[in-house]
Amino acid sequence: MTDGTEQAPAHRYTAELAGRIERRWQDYWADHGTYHAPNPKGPLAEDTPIPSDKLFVQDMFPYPSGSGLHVGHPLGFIGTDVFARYHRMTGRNVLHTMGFDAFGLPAEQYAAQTGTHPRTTTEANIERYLSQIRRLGLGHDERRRIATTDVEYYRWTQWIFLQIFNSFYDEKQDRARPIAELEREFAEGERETPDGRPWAELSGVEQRRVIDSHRLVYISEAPVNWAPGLGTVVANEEVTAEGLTERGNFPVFRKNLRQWMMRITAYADRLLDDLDLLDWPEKVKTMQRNWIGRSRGANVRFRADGETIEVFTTRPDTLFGATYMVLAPEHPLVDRLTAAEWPEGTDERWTGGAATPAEAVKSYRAEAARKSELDRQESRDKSGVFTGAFATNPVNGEQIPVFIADYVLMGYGTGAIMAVPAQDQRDWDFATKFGLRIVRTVDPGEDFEGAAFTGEGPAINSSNEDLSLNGMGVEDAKKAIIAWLEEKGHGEGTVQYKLRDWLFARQRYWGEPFPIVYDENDLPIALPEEHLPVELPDVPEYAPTTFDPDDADSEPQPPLAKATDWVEVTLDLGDGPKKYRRDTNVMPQWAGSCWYQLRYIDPDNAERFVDPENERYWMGPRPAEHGVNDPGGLDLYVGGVEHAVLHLLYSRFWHKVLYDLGHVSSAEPYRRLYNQGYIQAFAYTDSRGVYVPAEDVEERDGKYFYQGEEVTQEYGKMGKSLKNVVTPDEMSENYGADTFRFYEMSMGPLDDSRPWATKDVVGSQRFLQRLWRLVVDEATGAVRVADIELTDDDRRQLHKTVAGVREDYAELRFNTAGAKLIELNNYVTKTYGSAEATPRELAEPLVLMLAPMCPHIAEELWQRLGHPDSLVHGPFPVPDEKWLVDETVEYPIQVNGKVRSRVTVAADAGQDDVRAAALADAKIAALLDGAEPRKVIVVPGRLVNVVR
RNA sequence: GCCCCCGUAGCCCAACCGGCAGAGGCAGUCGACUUAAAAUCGAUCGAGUGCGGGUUCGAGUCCCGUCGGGGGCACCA
Repeated sequence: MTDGTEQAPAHRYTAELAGRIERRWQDYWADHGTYHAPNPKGPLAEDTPIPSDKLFVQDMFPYPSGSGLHVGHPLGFIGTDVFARYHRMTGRNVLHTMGFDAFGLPAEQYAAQTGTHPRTTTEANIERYLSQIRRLGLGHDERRRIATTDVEYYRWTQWIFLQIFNSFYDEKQDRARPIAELEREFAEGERETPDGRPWAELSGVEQRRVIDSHRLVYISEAPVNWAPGLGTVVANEEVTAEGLTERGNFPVFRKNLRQWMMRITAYADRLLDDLDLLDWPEKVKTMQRNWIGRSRGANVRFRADGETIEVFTTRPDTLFGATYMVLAPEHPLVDRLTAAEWPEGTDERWTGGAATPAEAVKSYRAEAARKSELDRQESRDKSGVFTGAFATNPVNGEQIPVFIADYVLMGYGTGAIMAVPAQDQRDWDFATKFGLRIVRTVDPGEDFEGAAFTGEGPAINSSNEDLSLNGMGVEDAKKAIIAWLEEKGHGEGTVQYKLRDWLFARQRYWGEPFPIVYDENDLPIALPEEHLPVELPDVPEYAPTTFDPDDADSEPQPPLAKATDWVEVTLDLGDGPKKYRRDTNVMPQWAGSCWYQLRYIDPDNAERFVDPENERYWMGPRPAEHGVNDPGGLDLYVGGVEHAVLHLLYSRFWHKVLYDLGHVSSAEPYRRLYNQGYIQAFAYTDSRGVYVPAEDVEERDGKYFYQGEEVTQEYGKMGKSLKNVVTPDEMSENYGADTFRFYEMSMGPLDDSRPWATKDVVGSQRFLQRLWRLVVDEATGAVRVADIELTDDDRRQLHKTVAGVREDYAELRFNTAGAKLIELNNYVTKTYGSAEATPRELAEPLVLMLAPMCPHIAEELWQRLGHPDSLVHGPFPVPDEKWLVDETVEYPIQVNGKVRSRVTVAADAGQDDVRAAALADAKIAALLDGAEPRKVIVVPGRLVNVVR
């Protein structure tokens, strides 16, 4: 790029010189452990007392992909580094490191194709990744790096799994407790067994079944998401709205399988309520709230043919308007309710053309089962059939028809609804199509012309012999009806969640094995702690058996099941050596990232997953700084918004379990969350629609050309296939890492997405070259800084910049911090650029303030300015209040809101003086033409507005 | 369909509690250096804030409507 070096002055700050400086300082930092952050206790503690003022900054766990980084990846990493460096310079103890979320599919898939062990690929990718990020000069404490695939790491992942396995949720105390306490409660009769028999009368196996059903991790036979094309089951969170796997876009089928589940639903309320304590983007909080999906309402029971249909409703106040019911097609009561024959006078639209209800139900069910999730969503047209049965509305004894329809989902609430067409649009649509009765129970007002009315209004048509809701508002009516239902035994107030338990097992190879074995009764047994880690065995085949993606009848076959020597194991678990069978599932990739912040704190601790004292120091609540409700957690967590409901929900859940069990002092893992934006790029296609290399495309008159041919511009991701990838490596090579860092930070606010523009990078390079030139003579390499007395103007410029830059750094506004540095640099260049020397009093603060963004050049200049020690730990310039105010202020004078003139007055002039000066101004006087102004507004320090 | 965010010079972006629309960078133009060009340096040009209304002495900022872009949710009872 800058290959004109042979003509450039010998000591110009070129990419080549930058590269030499950068490598030199990177080596220096590594040799001196410059970024080592001391712990209060353990191997990473130091003899000197540690500052109580700390900062724990973390980037979201990267996956070490084999394809390497493009310039978008390090955006957040640089942002956290700048923030960390700024705080480190102000004297805080700053913990910043980076590890790898290294289990997962790509390495396994590569292994399956090539036969290379996933560990080999993973380790090579990590090395590659590290070499890329090291070139950027990130101030990581390298001693704290971890990878989820390290045996010493996943040993503790397994240990945490056991803590969760050995716990139950105590609803009364609203926290998790050790399972041993539950056992004691049963044994001592404090808690009743499910069937009421005394605990001692239960057999050993029965006792274990009871206990197992309370664990926070449990095995259940339930419908799960089975993806034959992936050969594994996946969690709800990993299925897209279209019913495809997030990874690979394979179809997902609901299938009853024996699977591990984590009882995240026990924490639904706390996960929801504690969001209020967090300093997170509102957008992410909203996504979590929606995902948890708490709705308050009531369960109501309807009698039908000797059976009871229970429904969940958020609008029990509309019960008098329930004119029919709908069950999900898969609802277990459907068979028992379906009548033998159509009742007299059944509407033809209700029968689906079938001769009997049973036939209608059978064919409708078949049709519904055939529809994929996608089909269901695409056609919003209501469909359904009548079961021939009637239910009794408990409030008025009315007989209402019972339908099955696929707009009611088995997976939510009770899988059955009371339909209130007047107050629910979906029910309205169904009712109008099938000719069902519509009774308004909320008065929509006279002018209302719409269909279903879901707004607020007084209840109408809602009374029976001993209850009247008429006239009540929605909230009061809900309370009244719930009280009535409870009194009569027809139902009760309740809360529903959209959140389901977390499907925790995967039938893959490259993940953490479960620390679980099964005995002859096929019941799971937790391995004692001293049996950890359970290491992944070598297997001949790394991939699970996969199937035709649409083969819903296939069954998962995990790779570990084939390692028979490993699966069949003889262990002494206290009652002599016995044969056991290992669990052949592995944990989902999310497991390792649920707790890595805790291991960063104490990476070498062999006794515990984290020492409590270290955890308290780095993550404990600090009410003095963050308010009385501070839940604790690390101080700044930066990453993309795509983890809003997966990682961030799971991680909070695990943290809360550890908190309940007393292992950590913080109630939340991430006190402050920040979503960085994405760097995107233009891509270009030729007339055939084939991508052409973006770097060779030229722009002329708003059109784009590649090799003389016009091409079409697209905007989006960076990717190899789009031929528009720009790597940090080439940026460092062509401009230097500091220039690259500065450019990324000055492109815009950290949380904005924006397009990459390589041609703009030169602006950052020129800035650093100018700054370099102020300190170093380009021709001789001599330092051209001297102790020159500053002018008042110099001081004002300097201190204004110091004050502004400090604030910008603290608020993550790196783009404006950069602009202020350029501004000051331009001022110094203009004032002293062609003078003999640059005043030291300007050069030094400039270098120090630059250091968080461009640490290498700053270190180099700082050293050349005669400082033997690194500037990584400060000092950072402090503004002098005295120089923050100007002596005089120029006030624009508006007449009726338009600027007409200006006056300059002393900065400490009172409002009356400013007013007088403004009115005395010749142009203003002329405009007023002798008339008395109606009003004069003086905004101190800003402007004067004269209203005539 | 519902909810949220964003629209400021050719481009990326500033503008604090409503107070002079511009801090910074790119591109453009002019000049210096050069035989010339690149690089570098210096200077300079540039929008009334997507559009329409309202509140206000004063609106990029607040309110209503509308258009465009991005994101989330989507038969959740």
